[in-house]
Amino acid sequence: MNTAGADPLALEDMSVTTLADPVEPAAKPRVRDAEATKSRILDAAKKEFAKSGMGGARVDVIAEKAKANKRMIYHYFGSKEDLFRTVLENAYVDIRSAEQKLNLDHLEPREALERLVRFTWGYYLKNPEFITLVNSENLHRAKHLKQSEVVKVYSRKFVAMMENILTRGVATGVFRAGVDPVQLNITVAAIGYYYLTNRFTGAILFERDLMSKEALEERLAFNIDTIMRLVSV
Amino acid sequence: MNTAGADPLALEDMSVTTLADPVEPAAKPRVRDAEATKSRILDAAKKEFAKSGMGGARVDVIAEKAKANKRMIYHYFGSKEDLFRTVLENAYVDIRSAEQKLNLDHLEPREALERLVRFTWGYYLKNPEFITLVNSENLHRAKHLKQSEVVKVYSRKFVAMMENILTRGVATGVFRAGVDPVQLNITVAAIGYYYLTNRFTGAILFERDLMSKEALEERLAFNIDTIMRLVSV
DNA sequence: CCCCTAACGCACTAACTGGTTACTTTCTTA
DNA sequence: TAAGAAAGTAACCAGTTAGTGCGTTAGGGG
Repeated sequence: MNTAGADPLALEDMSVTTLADPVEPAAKPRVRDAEATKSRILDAAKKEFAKSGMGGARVDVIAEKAKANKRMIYHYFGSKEDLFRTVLENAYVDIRSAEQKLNLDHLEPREALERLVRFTWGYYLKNPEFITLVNSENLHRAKHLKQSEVVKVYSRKFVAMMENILTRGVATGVFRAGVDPVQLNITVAAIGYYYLTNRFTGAILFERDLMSKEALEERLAFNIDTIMRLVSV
Repeated sequence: MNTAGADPLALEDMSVTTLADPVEPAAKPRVRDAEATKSRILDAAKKEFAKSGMGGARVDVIAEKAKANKRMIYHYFGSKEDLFRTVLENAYVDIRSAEQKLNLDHLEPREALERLVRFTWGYYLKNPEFITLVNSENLHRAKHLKQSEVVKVYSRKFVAMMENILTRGVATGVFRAGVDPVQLNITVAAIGYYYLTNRFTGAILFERDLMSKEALEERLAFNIDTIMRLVSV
């Protein structure tokens, strides 16, 4: 594409560019809406960064998919890296918020833990961008996340949530004592995350469809079992 | 760097380039060695692909680090993607070969399984490129690995190895029946892989040094415990 | 109704980047 | 030892890519 000075948006239904055509008056009044544009850019950026990573994503593609001008990206977000930082931060805030909404604190500990495992698995499945964004960020040694303060606050609540479940379980006698909530958090994430992020090489190595309905159900059951055995007395 | 037509290898000890200096006669006869050059290219490529991913790695940088000319890369490997494919295939063959050398088949099942968990963890730690290469390959939906036949052969042996351990353990009565060797393989990899690949974001989220000697030992112990509890009767 | 701010758009560029052309140098072997 | 095959090199190219300069347009406040 972009051969000569051709309009890169020529594919779109831009019937009115220079002359106001009397026919189709409501075609494109082109409303100005900063918030909506920002939001479209963030959505498109999330998808592109997830598909190609921070380095592989193309700013022009993001602009095109957001139906926005590239100039707007730089106007609102400053740079590609700043855009990535925002996308990443939003992704973390989103998953941590969803976790908090689970309201596990007044559930029976085993039930609470199982729900957390189910939620984590389900979240990764429904939000595949999350995993790829995190992978990309780790390739860059977390240089973007380092600058985020919000994420830290949310993370503390996340660890506290697991701590609470464990403490209550030990008190009730259903969980053994001495399990590190951080290690458990990491493990809950790991057994779902690894399976999904490496599903392509995994399908080849194990000569199995890892993404069929049955395979996914089987893995979830296996993961719940793994975590339950880990904390049981 | 690379400002004008300056020699990109100028930093190196290239004392003799045009005139044969009578002093230091054995300085640089510039021996021709195809195998050595290929090997240097592969080493440099592994490091670069691991550091920046397949997309982010730069062919010029690989050539420079390999102390080879970029043209040699194309001469020996055809394209950047073919070079990546070779590096990736080598990486898989390497880990699978090392696993086979563990000779777990005549060890007591629990001992064998623990050794496999220890080996996997140790291999990831000593070969951090492996993880990043696999991540990059999964970002590209395993398109390079799909073309490799060798890897499949090795993988079958890998699954068979775990199958053997499990079967023997069930027979001896130390392991419960019904554990899927593929799920177990995935889990053994997952709990080590995830911890290490996400160590940068992890350090921020959990406000902990995940790579200190103690932290690494603690995680390994936790992982062994997780796997043992998973298979125990 | 005017005007000024902010939203928006186009065309350009400087630096890269994978890949190639055309060449020189070294080694082997007939 | 002549010759040619293989190893190695430098300069170059065409296509990209993040980022910008500068002009246009909408719409809310005065």
